[in-house]
Amino acid sequence: MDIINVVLADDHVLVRDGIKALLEDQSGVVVIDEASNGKEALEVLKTNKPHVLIIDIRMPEMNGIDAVREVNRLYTDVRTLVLSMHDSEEYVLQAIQAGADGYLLKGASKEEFLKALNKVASGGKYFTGDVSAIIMNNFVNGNTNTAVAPKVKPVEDPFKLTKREKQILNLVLQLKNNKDIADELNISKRTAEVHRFNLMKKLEVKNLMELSNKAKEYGLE
Amino acid sequence: MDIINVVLADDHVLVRDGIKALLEDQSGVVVIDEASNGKEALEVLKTNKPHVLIIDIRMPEMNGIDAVREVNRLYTDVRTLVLSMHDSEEYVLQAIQAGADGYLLKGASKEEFLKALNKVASGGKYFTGDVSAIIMNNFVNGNTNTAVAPKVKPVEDPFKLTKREKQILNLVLQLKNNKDIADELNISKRTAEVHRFNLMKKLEVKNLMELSNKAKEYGLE
DNA sequence: ACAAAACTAAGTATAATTACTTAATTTATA
DNA sequence: TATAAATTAAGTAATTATACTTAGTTTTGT
Repeated sequence: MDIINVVLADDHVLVRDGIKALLEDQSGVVVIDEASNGKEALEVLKTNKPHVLIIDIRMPEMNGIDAVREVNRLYTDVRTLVLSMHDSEEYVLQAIQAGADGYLLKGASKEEFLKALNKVASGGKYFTGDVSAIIMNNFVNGNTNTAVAPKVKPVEDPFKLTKREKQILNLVLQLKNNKDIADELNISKRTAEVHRFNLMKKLEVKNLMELSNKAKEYGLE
Repeated sequence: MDIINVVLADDHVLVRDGIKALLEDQSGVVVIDEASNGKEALEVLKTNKPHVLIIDIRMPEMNGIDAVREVNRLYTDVRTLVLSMHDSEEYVLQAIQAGADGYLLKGASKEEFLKALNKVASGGKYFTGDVSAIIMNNFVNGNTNTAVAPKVKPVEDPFKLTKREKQILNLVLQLKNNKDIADELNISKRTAEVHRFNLMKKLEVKNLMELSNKAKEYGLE
């Protein structure tokens, strides 16, 4: 491949600018456009198709994993490289299931980053060392670090939370109590309680701490 | 000033590499060393004195604010530019009180970043727009965006929490309930309740959400 | 238009937290 | 070594949350 065109999606301009500088330092890589969240990334891709979309997981509006899923559904010729602060098992698996071609921690070095980008751009897969173990444990059958796409089963929304439940979840995670949540949504306290109860049941957690952890793990914020 | 020497402290290599690439793209800036937390930064400064230390707030081992305080105590000729994800009032104030010469959000643009760096390197102060308002509200007397150091009062512990209370606070903020806290500290549940109660009273909050906010505001984590 | 899913909210019992007070020990510090 | 401060923990009453179930009303998909 001659020149790699990339679109960068990260909600921090400075991080974006930094990575951009880092990439364009290498002749052969051009950042053709940027986005500050998943939704914006999808907008950008409508008109600007890069070889690789480099995308952060945690972003407002739409997270990176959901965006990757969409990108894979809409554009089979755009590769995706997920950047993350987290090496949590669930993020990794979700990213792979969403169809990511690479998964890299922000703790990675410039060299590793460029290696990953090249690999992904040329149709390969790249997952950081720490991540490989996780994958191995979960897909005994699949070869990951090769050019063969893992493209695992169609991906289901892990918990099937309803819209209202997601709303409640957000408020709960802001540590609001049922009374306040009820007031904010103009529903009865009892209704808020029910939603909260169903939520906890669906996520299989039994207290706020577990709920908070699970929500973080799965990017349910 | 001819060449600006900087030391970069951020726990994410990729972010560091990015900012480095971004900076060194500009002739006139040289990253002479790096660190991945506050402690490391101080180690580095022992042998390598830059004009400016660019430092993230949230880092393991030692956070950026504590590091800045130390740097100001030890080396009067090293300027500090704090980078942060957060524009929370208290972080800003803490940073200033610690003696930071600049405070920049990671959402800033490359241009703003370079402007800030230049200003700080040449003995000035730089605080992002959003941040300036906060400062104005808190130091009516002080001129902030000038070369005069604000160096405000020595910083007092606002709430006089006891050691045990701080411990409990941390566990509460991890969303643990009194039972679990009690088990963890080998005290009775009733004792945990009392500490929690006194804590809430001292901080003048009436629920978890307010507690969490106040704790964040005052860096009580 | 019809069924399924989602949203609403009541009831009930048990558990936990809140908001205190009192008071016995243990630990700092003047 | 007093004396204050901190830690421990029990008691009590009121409030709130948890863990359900049942059930009526809306919304949504086909």
